[in-house]
Amino acid sequence: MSDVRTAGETWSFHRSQKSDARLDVILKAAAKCFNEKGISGTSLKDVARRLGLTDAALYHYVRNKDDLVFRCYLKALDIGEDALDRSMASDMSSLGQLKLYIRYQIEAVCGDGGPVAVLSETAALKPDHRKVISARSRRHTDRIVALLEAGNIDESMLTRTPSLSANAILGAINWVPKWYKPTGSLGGPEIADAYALTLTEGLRTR
Amino acid sequence: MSDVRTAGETWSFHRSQKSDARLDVILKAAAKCFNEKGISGTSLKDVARRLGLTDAALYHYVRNKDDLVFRCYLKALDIGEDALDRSMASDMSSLGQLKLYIRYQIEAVCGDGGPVAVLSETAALKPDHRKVISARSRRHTDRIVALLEAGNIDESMLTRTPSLSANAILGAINWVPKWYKPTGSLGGPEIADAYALTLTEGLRTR
Amino acid sequence: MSDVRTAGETWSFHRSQKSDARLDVILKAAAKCFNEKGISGTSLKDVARRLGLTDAALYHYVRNKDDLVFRCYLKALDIGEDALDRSMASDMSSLGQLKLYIRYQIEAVCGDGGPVAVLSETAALKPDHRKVISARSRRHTDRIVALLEAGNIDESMLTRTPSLSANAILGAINWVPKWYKPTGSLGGPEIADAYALTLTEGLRTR
Amino acid sequence: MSDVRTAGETWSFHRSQKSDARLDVILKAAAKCFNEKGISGTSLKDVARRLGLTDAALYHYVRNKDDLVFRCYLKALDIGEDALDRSMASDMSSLGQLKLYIRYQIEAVCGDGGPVAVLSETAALKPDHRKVISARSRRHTDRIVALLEAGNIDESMLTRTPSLSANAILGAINWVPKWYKPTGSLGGPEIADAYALTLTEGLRTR
DNA sequence: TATGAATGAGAATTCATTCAT
DNA sequence: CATGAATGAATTCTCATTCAT
Repeated sequence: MSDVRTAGETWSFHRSQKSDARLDVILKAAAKCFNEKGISGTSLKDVARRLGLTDAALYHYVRNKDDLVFRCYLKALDIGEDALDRSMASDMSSLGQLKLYIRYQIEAVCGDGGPVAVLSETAALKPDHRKVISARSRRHTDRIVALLEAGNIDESMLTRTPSLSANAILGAINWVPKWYKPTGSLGGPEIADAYALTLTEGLRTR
Repeated sequence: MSDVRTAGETWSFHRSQKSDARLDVILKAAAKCFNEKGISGTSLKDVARRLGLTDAALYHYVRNKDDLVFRCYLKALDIGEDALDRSMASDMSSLGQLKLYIRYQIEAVCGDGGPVAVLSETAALKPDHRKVISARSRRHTDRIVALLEAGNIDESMLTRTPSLSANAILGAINWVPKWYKPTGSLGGPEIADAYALTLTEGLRTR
Repeated sequence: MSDVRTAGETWSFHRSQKSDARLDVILKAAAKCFNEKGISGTSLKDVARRLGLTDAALYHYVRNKDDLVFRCYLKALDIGEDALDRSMASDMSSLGQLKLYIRYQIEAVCGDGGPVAVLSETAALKPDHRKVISARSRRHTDRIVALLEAGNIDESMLTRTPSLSANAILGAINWVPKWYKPTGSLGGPEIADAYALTLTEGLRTR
Repeated sequence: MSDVRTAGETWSFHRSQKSDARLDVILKAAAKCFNEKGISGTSLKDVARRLGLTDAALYHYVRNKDDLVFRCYLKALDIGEDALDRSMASDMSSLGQLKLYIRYQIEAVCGDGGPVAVLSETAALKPDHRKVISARSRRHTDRIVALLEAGNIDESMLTRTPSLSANAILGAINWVPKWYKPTGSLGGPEIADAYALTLTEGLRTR
């Protein structure tokens, strides 16, 4: 779990297990809202209503909206990094690891554990939060780039523009929450498979 | 230019050429803002400031914010459809046409003619506008799906999940404005090439 | 100690000695806050924090904020009246008694027993409380006026506008908490002396 | 109730002239409110209502509440300094100048031009504003102290604690708005005279 | 006693929008 | 065309207060 190192942030130490669980439910609800209507398009009332609470009650768990957004983004990054860690831990080729990563990510986004805030509205973050998020986000992208470069070396993959390919992959993944409906006929695993295939094998007939 | 068939929409007939040019400048400014800060994160004042106007002045060119958003989306769809039309007009294989489409789209998004509103915050549209936009958007996706299916037939491409592949491609494309900076070392054409390659050829070594 | 004659006020009978001491600490903390940030500028949380309590805990000692404010004001009036009583009890001239009063008041305000709420934000009192406070406050002023008039008679003092002079004196005194810092080089007694002198002897050379 | 619609306003091409007049009306209304209910006890709605406006309209003239408070304080300081300047410009003795100062100040506070914010709730200022206000305020006090010291030298006055005497005088003056009602039998000049007399001549019979 | 959770009321502020000029 | 003024609605956030534990 990511720790929130804000000035004077001794707060979390005092929070009970129960509170932490509550907070997680709140983050999930917020992420859903953010994905649906954008961050600034989401009012705290929207989030609260989804939880059967008043907006004022949210302030027990979160300092303010900025804080809520920040935590959502942190959690999203945690999940993404975890997905990458887990896939890198396998002893597959770079290609296999990439496929795993895509799968894990999409399953996370589609799973119920899931709807995770998509890191698309960074302008809604306050400057110091944005700095943290951007840095971690960049680091994540860099790791994907490194994975693609490793693929060039172990000859499981081939790109001359690893950084652009990485962005293409991340874009495809991040876009999923924009159209995915859990009620649809397609479940997370199907999507995960299809994406892993499309993005690594390409579309051209071999 | 897409026509706005709203009840009693005789307005455009009265607008001068000059006005139309002005409107286009406004749409471009608005699209930039929307991409940067989201639709609800963008106030009319933001758009106006970018143009050196007061917010009140915008109402000379646009009925209201909803209208502005609607027109931005329509324009984005126009550009997308135009890109697709142009690529379908070529006598290449389906694969070649898809590559062209990706190229055209990304060049549009990155070009100065460009920054086009990304169709991601549909919740910010008012219901009747949303209906129009969603329908056209769906139609656009369907055409891409059809293109992929055609590729299955002319054997230039292979997908068992054309609809998901289409979404992956569109996601990758739509994500570009989130990170693209015109000042960077990479220009539109480079990105276009790399994306066309990555998305069609895939990453696996052949 | 002034008694709080509110309907059904049997409460104090149940309060232990210990509680009463606690209450006094609370009133002191509250008075400090009120003097620093004004009554409406002070939240119960502010007061509570100063005491190492939660705001909810304050409700064990005080009915509500109005009540807290009321009690602070009552205590301030008690102290003022006590100062006046004690000085009137001396067998000095009216002038001497006035000097004593000034001294006592300022020492009370500066002393640690002290920081007493200054009666300046009467608008923050709820109507029925305000009536009580205003009446007692007026009575207090009247006694000072009477003291000045007595001075006219025993020829120790001279004013043609006793009521205005009284206000000038009270104003000077009440203003002290606005600038007094207990950490400064000047202690209560020095200030008390200087004020007693300035206000009674005047500044013109004799 | 001050009326906003000053007919016959010859408004030039510089709308800032008109705005400036409006702003002054607003500052006056705000100062009245602040004196009556304290700064944090005054909502922008209170101020607006007094002007026959909505709270939102105030934001045309003032950035925010902090700004409004700051401007009120600045204006009060301007008036105070002006009073001091004018009295120092006379060729009277220091004593005479002090009397003039007291008179001017109280007339300003009581006059219709008047109700000026009393500088008592500095905690309500945001840090950088507070710094400015405190500095100017201190400078003002220092000038009064210097005046008293000058009195020691030209032998028109006598104090051994000029700084405390200055505070006593300022306290008396600043307290006036707490009880002064323009409807009362006493006008500004009467109060000014009585205060000038009481504070300089003292109360002891000579 | 003391606390955490929850709430409703209200305050500050922003924003889309209208209107007179 | 363009602007300043004004407004009502919505949003973020604080606060006094209550209640179960």
